[in-house]
Amino acid sequence: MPLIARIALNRPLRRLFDYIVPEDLELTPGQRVRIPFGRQQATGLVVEVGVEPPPGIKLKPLSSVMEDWPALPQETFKLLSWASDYYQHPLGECLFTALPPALRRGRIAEEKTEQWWRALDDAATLPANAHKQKALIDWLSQHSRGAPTKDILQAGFARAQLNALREKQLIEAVSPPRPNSGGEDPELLARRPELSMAQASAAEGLAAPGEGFGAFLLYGITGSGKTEIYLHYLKQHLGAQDQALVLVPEINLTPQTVARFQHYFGSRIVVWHSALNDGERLTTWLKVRNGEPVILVGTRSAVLLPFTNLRTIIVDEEHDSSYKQGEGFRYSGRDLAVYRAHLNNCPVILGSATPSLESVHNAEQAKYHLVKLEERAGNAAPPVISLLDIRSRPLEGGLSRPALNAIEQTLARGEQALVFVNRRGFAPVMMCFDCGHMVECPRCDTRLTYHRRDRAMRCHHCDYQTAATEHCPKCQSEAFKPVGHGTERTEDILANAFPDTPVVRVDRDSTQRKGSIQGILKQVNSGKPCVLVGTQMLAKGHDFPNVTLVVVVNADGGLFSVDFRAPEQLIQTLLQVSGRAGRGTKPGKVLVQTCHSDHPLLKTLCEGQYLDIADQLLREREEGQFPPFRAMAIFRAEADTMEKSLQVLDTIKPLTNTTGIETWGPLPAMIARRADKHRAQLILNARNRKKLNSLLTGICQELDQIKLPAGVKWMIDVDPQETG
DNA sequence: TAGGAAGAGGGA
DNA sequence: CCCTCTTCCTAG
Repeated sequence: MPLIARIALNRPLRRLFDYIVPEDLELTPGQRVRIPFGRQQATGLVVEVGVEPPPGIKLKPLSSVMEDWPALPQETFKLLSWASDYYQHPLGECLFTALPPALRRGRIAEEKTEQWWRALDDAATLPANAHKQKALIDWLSQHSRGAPTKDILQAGFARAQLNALREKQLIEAVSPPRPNSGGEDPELLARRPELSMAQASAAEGLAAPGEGFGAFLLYGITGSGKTEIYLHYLKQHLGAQDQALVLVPEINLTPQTVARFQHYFGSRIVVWHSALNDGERLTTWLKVRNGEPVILVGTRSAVLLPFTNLRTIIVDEEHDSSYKQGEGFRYSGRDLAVYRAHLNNCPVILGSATPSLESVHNAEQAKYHLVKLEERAGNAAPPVISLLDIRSRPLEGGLSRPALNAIEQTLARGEQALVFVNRRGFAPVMMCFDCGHMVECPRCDTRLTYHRRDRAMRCHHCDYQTAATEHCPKCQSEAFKPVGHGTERTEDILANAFPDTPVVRVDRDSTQRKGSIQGILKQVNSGKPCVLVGTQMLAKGHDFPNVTLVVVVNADGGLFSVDFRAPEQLIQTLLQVSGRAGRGTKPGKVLVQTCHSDHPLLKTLCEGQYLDIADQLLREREEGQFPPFRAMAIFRAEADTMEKSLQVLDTIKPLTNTTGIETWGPLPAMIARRADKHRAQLILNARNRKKLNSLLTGICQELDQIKLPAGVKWMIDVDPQETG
């Protein structure tokens, strides 16, 4: 009887396929294989070996193994199998997301070695007019170990010059030098961050890797220096051969952050984020897979990398919503990090100034150890937050007179101010004051945002854009005006109000155009008076020592939202942006403009500590039977008509009829039409997570059997971040 | 998902 | 009758 292997493919199929294993092959789970699939050859991953052959199907033999080692080592494989079940996403797609694109496509798991070049001779023998070639030789001579092609091209030389010089035997192609394994430099080894008393005592609350699994919630207020604690922890506890994972939100993975880690760990630091190309991904992936003692600093998907000797996991800004993938395999990088630490029997540190209610709850339940750091580093005092009621005040571009005065005084003292606006563009709506027409997106149920800088009308929910018009496109009236304000408009107002001071806008638009945020940060860090205007981007992790005033233009968006997470997110954003004030020696002040200065949530923001507010919000969640006291999952459907989407969810609804599970909907999504897809959702709220999970598994099986109206896509979102 | 088979519509 | 476009189905 032949040996049968069960194989997963990178397809959205909730099923696996069985193949005959050729006699001379040894197979283990996680190994890559080539298989005949239908009429084509495909790359698969071994899930199980030695299974019962299914009756009535003629099995094909698999073609070959791609490596004699498993591409996904045991622990990574277990993590992904668990995640596939937990998030109800097809196993094959889950497993393949943990492979770099090159390996997904079936390339061999080998690094293309870089070509390096070294100068052999000086430029004396070159003809006098060969300036470029001369320059290249001189340049190369300065690099005694040689240089890779990439750097040479970047330095402004051409491939033709390299080839010409090789012909003349003035340079030679060499293989890249062996990288000196990090940590050998004694000076680097001895380097460690100095901790304040408060930091040191917090650091003592964290257990060493040798003590097995432990989850630590490091609650450190903004500016308290959590990064120093991470660095110190790694210095103190990470063995020379150990691997460590540091997860950060995408927006925090700046060259400055990386440089800070490199300062203490040199070449042991490797990065992982969305901007890497396929080659870089393969290189880093292989390093991790080979067990090299890296400290990997990366975003969400880094938690899926094939570590073989992982001893420590740190999740920075653990509350950040970008840890949850919003499409496809909708996993939470933070939650998988905790599970991974479990599997791996190592500690995980979740750090934040505004921890998620889930984590605060886990700390209250003693599932996580709470470690507090409630003092700012240096002599900095926490910022003072006050509310500024704008109900009866005239506004200039969204800013009240007292706010403008405060900015003026700040600048006069030679300090910097930061103005937080929660939408980019000039104005969120263009409206005709004659006929009442508002410009809408033709593909979504949204208004187009006016971007004056680019004279464009853009949809912030799909990629639609058109040229902006002077007149109402419907009635040609000239009374066609922007309503509301975005960053561009606030920037304008501020530039007019303070003509002698630079006003710098920081949002997705301005940072894209200028290439990067670096130049902007440089200007701010020069310390000269300026006004920063920006979105969320400004709220995250930056250290601006001379910013002493933060103005929040409008805090009211999240106050009356239908989303149960809105109050939590509002408080987190406000505290994070407030945290940019007064990080240096001068005290910081925060002005929050609102029409609801008597709203209890905003009042507690000014008086309370975050943990008290969080606890209060948790009691509201408990009252309302929301997560983390209930387990939530959403069925989402999208189709070319709303009827079809609702119809699919109506089919699903009766299947959810179980005690202990409440079902809400189906209802059209908050933005019912997005990029011409009509979307609806069905919310499940369960007392028991296990029960919810097995119900979902059953429903998926059932849905795979029956046929649904054509052209409808349905998906499950477990632990949804957005319920709109 | 991708590729093929089967069905639908349309032109000559 | 043939071609093309669309929908449906299957893969081990």
